[in-house]
Amino acid sequence: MANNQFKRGELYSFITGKASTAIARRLQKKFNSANLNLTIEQWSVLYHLWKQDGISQQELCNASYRDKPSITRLVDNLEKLQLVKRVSSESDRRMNLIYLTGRAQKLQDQTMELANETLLEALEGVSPDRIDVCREVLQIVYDNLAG
Amino acid sequence: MANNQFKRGELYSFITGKASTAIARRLQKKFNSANLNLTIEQWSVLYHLWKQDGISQQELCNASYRDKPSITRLVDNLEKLQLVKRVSSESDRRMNLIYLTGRAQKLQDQTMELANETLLEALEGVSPDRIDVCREVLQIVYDNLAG
DNA sequence: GCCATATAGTTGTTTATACAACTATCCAAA
DNA sequence: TTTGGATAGTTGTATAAACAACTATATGGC
Repeated sequence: MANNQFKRGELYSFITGKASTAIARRLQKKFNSANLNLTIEQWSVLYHLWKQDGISQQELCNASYRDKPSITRLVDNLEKLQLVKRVSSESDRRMNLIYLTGRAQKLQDQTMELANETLLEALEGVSPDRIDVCREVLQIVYDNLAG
Repeated sequence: MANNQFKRGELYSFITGKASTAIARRLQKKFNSANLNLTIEQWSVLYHLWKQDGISQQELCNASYRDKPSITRLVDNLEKLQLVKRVSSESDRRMNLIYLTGRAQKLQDQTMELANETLLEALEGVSPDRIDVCREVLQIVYDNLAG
């Protein structure tokens, strides 16, 4: 049993996610410096739409691991910023399909470049195989808890 | 340059911190099931006070990587829950020293046990040396960005 | 067709974070 | 001893997340 106990600091770091918080803040600062007027959360929604445009809010929930009210309000704010449009589905009128505007399409390259830059800074001095291990462990953690 | 490009999914996972979010949610659910009426953020403040009681709000900021308004409001809420008390410092009247109440002291064992349990579930199937690599990488990331 | 149930999305409330602007106190240099 | 800058904390405002309660639409059994 004692073998299964985590050290305090270790435990705290994993739970509070200091590293990913730091990454997100760094990226947010880059967005702000570039006057993008975009939050990381808004970016993370656009991210899924860049992969596939015109998906429903429910699909955005699943993809971004957020609940429905969170997506409702993120889409509200993205609409205010004229980055997306809600289009009621013809086949199922309960659904809103979310489409990128031209403005949002133009943001993709610049923001992905800043995201890449941020990760390079974050992972400086870490060998590729250690990055791989870390990524795999985090994926397992996610899979262990997602169910 | 192409060598330095991250894959999209990898990039997204690191930035959005899916794993640590999932851990925090699982722990929150355990708190709720145990009727602890305590948020993870509140717990993370108590965590530092369990290590050292009677520190200032500024020290809580440094320890928990939050800004001053965040700590002000977390301490507000912890005071409402009668888990901490603000005591004005005698030596420097600008400072509030934050002290745990008896109620908060009693929460330590139970919540740390739940946190341990959560991490065991999260890291199930991951070998100790891979956990170590992951932890070290995340520490480097934090150090790279904290400055 | 009718109704129970499921699904998609919205709204209300509480808690938390980021940033800017503010007050109060301390300290050190003139 | 005064004054100006630094430090500790608070308040206002915007964005976001979790949870519960709600509306609207779809669907499958009868």
